[in-house]
Amino acid sequence: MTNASYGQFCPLAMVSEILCTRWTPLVLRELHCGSARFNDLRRGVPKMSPALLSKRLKELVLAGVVEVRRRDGNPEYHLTQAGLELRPLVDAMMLWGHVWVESTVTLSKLDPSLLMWDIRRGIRPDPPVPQRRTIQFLYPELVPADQNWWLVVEGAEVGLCYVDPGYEIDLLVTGSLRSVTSVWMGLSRLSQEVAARQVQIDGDPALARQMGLWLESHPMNKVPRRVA
Amino acid sequence: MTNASYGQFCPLAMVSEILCTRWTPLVLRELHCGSARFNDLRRGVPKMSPALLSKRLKELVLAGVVEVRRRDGNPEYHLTQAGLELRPLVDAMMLWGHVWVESTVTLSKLDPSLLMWDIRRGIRPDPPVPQRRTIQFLYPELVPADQNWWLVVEGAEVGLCYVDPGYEIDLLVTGSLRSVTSVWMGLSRLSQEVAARQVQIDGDPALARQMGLWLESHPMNKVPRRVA
DNA sequence: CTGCATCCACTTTGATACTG
DNA sequence: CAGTATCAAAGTGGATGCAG
Repeated sequence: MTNASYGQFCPLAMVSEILCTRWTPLVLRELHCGSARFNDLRRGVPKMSPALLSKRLKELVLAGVVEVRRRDGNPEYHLTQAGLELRPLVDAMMLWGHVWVESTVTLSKLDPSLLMWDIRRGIRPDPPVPQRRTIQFLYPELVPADQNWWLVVEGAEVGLCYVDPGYEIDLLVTGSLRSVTSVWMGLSRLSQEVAARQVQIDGDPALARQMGLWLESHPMNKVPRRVA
Repeated sequence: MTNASYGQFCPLAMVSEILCTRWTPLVLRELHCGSARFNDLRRGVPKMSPALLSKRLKELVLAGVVEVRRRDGNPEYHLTQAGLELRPLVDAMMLWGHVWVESTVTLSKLDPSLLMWDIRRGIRPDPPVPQRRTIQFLYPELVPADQNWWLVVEGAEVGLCYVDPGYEIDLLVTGSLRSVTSVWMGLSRLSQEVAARQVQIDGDPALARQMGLWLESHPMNKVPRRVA
């Protein structure tokens, strides 16, 4: 259950025992992003087995980083104060990755469900949209089950559907998964991708402009990269 | 050889693949502290098998964090620019550990060779000592092989011996391993330990004062802790 | 559905010894 | 000094099952 110790009094060793096991940083990212339910956490780490996620959560509770709260009878996993203060660490890791990991590596790990899930919780409609807007993403190259995604924006809330919610479509974003991921990760500009005909945007021009701002609003976008 | 991928385009996932494997953060700490030779690195992670250290170094080279330079025919491991810029990350981890890991846990992982090695490279004789001074550490509670250590300070250089160098002893520090570790880690003050008769200092009073300052000079010392 | 527990094949690590 | 070699032990991933 508990990880093997390094047997060193150095604080770094103890932190490494807690954080540096497989999947743990990604679970922490999900917690920092606000996921609290077991299956919400799973959506952020879909390739992690539920058994291992369960084990990791228990380890984090034991380490004092996470606490379990009951809500409607179901457990929710929340960061403690100690866990919240891991934020600079997670941010520093993400920043280093953004600056130093080659974009070819990033773009070799595409995943539409992860991308859409990340966009859903990453975009902040500001100003809030006064009435409900539905934006469809279409990835023609993918297998049918992964082709269509719908973002439903209302106020400052954003919902994600992987089946047609039946609402009228206000904006249609058609493109390659690679290009949309690239824009979202700050590796290219949306205007570039549109000019290169890798992405096409149809529908309400005002909403299209807003959508462009949201897609490029990823916090890493302003930090210059240092590798190809 | 290369670690399993998380299959996520998130930079955090890629960084975790590089950094969050067993022992890797401690190896990075050693590199940041200035060790470059294989056997110097080993001294900082004595419980890591040489095979695994060798493997980790190769992984870090592959990740672009470390480069190998030949010197006198022998390989030396140096951080690249990307590796140097991991410093904030290592520091943030160490800081979090200092603030949030219980001191009982820290003080349950005592190791004299690690402590003396850490002191040796952590203290900065400032102002430099004009002529050679020898400080003996004595841990009466330990097995004979671990009882005696000698710090030899000259100028700004500090050397560590685990056999008697034969020089005249200018200062003798006698105490429990726990107490000296505690002072070095900033968990207690040297004056407290002396008052509690856990540590005894004999010899040149001026050097004793300097030694006290060095021992309490650990960078974490000023940051308040948040747990018992 | 949510939140695991169990079983099994596979991979990584630890301990120890040994080599150029 | 700078690593390899070997083998047992522990950790991980994937599939499946199951209770609330």
